[in-house]
Amino acid sequence: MSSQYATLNNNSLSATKERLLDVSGELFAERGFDSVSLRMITDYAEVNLAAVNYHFGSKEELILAVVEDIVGPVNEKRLEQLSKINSTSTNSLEAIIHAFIDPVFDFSGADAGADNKYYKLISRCIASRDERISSIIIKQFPEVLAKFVNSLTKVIPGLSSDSAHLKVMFMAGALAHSLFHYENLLLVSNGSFDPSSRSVLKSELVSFLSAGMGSN
Amino acid sequence: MSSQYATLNNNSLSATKERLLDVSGELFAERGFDSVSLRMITDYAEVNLAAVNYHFGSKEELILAVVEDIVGPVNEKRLEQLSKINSTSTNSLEAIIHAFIDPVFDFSGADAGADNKYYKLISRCIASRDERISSIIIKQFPEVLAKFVNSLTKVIPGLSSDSAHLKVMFMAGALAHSLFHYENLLLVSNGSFDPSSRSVLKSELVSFLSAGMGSN
DNA sequence: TTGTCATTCAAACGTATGTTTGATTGAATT
DNA sequence: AATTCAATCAAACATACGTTTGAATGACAA
Repeated sequence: MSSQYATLNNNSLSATKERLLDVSGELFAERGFDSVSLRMITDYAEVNLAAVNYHFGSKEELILAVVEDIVGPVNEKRLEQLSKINSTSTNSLEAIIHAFIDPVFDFSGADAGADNKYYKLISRCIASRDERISSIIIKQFPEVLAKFVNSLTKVIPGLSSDSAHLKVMFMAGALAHSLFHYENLLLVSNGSFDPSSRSVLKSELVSFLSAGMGSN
Repeated sequence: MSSQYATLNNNSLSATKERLLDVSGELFAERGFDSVSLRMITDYAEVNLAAVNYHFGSKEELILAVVEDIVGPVNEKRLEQLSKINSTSTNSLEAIIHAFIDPVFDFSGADAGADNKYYKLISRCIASRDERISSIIIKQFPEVLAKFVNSLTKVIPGLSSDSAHLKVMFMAGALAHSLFHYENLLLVSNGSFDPSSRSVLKSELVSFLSAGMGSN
């Protein structure tokens, strides 16, 4: 039964809820989930403290909403891109690697003006050592992992399933770690990195992974 | 001026302090630094709640002590092993990789009966997204990073410094991520992994990294 | 206007946390 | 025996946190 009164379209979030998701994403990315209090979020978002519990039920559910907004789409794009590869003849190792990492690099957040903070949030999720986040990842990742393992064993002759599992883990680790600490490299390197583009990082990562995954 | 009364040798910790370091390490490894309360630690260690603040000053300083007990020795061994390579003629890429990862795999904690939990703690530190831990890492890591970058550029012809920086980051990420989530692989793989030995992981990682680092 | 309901708000609540306190212990020194 | 002091202990403290409450708001329909 639809209400006789005006309600929000299911597809469009209220302004407050949207602001909360947005602000939470940035703060969680930069400081982690535990270090950010609801008061910090609601102050920054300029909404009332009670808004989080009203719109999301609890802080826990807010975290899950923020994470699922990122992890879900990324994994969907990965599988989508992988199935495109399988249906064509261009079944190269490099294409598989791109299917895994491109959706992460392409991610630009829900809103148009999303800044680089989201890269940190994504890599926080990928390499999460937090039980709450892991539980979300673990829900989706076995399918992703299995399909990439399957594609890898097809492309690389003699590659065992176990070996492929490990290689995907190496790939995920290299991806998440380098993305998260990319800014830190500016401080210690010669300074030829472009902190805003990440294109150098991506191309270096692809060649690194291509060689590593292809090894036997 | 030394006290006229019996004091503890600087090199030997009191039983309580040692127990706290030990128990904290295990709990931090498994649950993370924030999720573990002082009451949880002191209950588990069977010491009084006030013992942490008496022996360490604060929870923050306890965390730093636990982390430095791990990060310090690991980085020392890395540099030690690297300088051995430089002084001999066996200046191979694989030797450099071993110098980076072996001290992590070899780590067995302060006490003899240390279990696998310490692997998680180490990888938590390596790939830490926690500001407090990062500050410790960042203190030591530039020197480690610079020396490995230097060795790499010598061994791999035409490798730029920036490229080497990125490769070390990839290596650190692959190492930390696979170590931390190694147990999870048992759940999704065919089950040929040995959760207690990690020797398969290590050899696969070495061949993966050798190929990846050597690429150009 | 009147009534309805989702939303917002200031305020308070309950609790878990890190920390401090002041007394007590117990071994070592004189 | 008396003294000294590091170490331990139960208890209390202060506070930051997530959550709840009940009133106020404001848009919309009848």
